[in-house]
Amino acid sequence: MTVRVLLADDEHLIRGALAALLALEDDLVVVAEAATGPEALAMARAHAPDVAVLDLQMPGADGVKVATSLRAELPACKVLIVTSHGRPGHLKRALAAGVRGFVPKTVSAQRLAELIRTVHAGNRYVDPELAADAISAGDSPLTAREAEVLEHAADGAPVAEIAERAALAEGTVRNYLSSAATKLGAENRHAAVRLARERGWV
Amino acid sequence: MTVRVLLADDEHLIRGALAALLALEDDLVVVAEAATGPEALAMARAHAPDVAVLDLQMPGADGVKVATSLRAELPACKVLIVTSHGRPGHLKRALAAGVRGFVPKTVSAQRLAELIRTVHAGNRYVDPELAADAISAGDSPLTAREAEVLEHAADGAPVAEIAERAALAEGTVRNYLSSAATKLGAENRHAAVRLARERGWV
DNA sequence: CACCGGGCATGACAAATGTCAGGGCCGGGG
DNA sequence: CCCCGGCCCTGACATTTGTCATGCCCGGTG
Repeated sequence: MTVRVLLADDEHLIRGALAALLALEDDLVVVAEAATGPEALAMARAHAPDVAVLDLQMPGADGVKVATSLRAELPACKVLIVTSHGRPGHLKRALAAGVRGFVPKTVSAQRLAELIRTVHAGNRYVDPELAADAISAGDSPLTAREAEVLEHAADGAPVAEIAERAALAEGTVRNYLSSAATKLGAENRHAAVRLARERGWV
Repeated sequence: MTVRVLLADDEHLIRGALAALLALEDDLVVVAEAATGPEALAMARAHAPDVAVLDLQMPGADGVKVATSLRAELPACKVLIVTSHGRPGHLKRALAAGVRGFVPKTVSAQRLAELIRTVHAGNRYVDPELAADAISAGDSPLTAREAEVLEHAADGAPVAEIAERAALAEGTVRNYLSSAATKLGAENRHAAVRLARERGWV
């Protein structure tokens, strides 16, 4: 009755250390490791693990995107996400993607092992503190277009460029940017981008 | 002839895993752990380790600041910095602070153990890739005022506010912002802030 | 000394950005 | 059915931001 685990994290140091620690548990076995989103997906297809432990931020595709694909291809594989910087919005999106567990990297390895068993048993677990943050932060007040335009504005692009990419008039883009900034209580669109990112709304 | 090591990283999961792996090495012993900059300093004072392994980004004070203090108080303690996201400027500042080693978290635990011995022996080591980045990125082309103004602009503040904080006319502020953006090859000041941050120049 | 060259600083002008008033569309109540 | 509210979209106008020409001061060079 061993649990087959896939480990995905771009930091080799951490991934290796984690693998070693989990190997100490009698009932857990790490069957595959990955350093990027696509790699994690490929490994999952090849090894069909019982539980996938994914880092939230990886090159290629983030943990939530991988979880979404996994949900479709390997419904039996439970997903547990670990993250360094807990953004409220990410938690919400992760749960929507069918993730079974969501914890910060501040937990101990012992606790992580327990949680792997927990999600494997079919239960859910989210870190209480992150959950509290997510609830107090509430839902994103942004409409679909506002969020879309904000995303395009993320790297400091001029309005003309955003307008072209979104196929909108410049005036319209300015409007969405402005209303988004107002809703977030930001002085201008750049501060708005920062805030939205922090809350995980983009 | 055992090496006494201090481990500082805000992520408990990683710190614990690392401690466990390093404990497997006969000649290494972890004498203290810390989760924040100030804590690392206190631990170092209390235990006088041979080598301090510091994460670059920690709450309170970053690895470079801790290294600077350590240099003054415990000159015998060698510092090895590990980081997730290697910014060229940080490497430069770290070396200026007397750090003996600088590596990304993508190295293996085995390699890390070797490096701890390397710096303990009095040698230096910096990751070749990070070194190449630092060299190709070169020195900051920004003048003192340009960097100062860029820093104030970091959180998307309007020019008027920056001008007040820097005690400059608005026109002057715009000028520094503009010349900084030009030097960095950025479209506008916000993109410039991002680039400068990436390179560790602010 | 006289003459650069570079950093620091400023105000005026042009260009980008933010704000406003308003119109079309759609779904839910009264 | 008709109205209301929310979302989507637009152009015109005011404000903010970016660019330019200009001047001062200082340290190094011929």
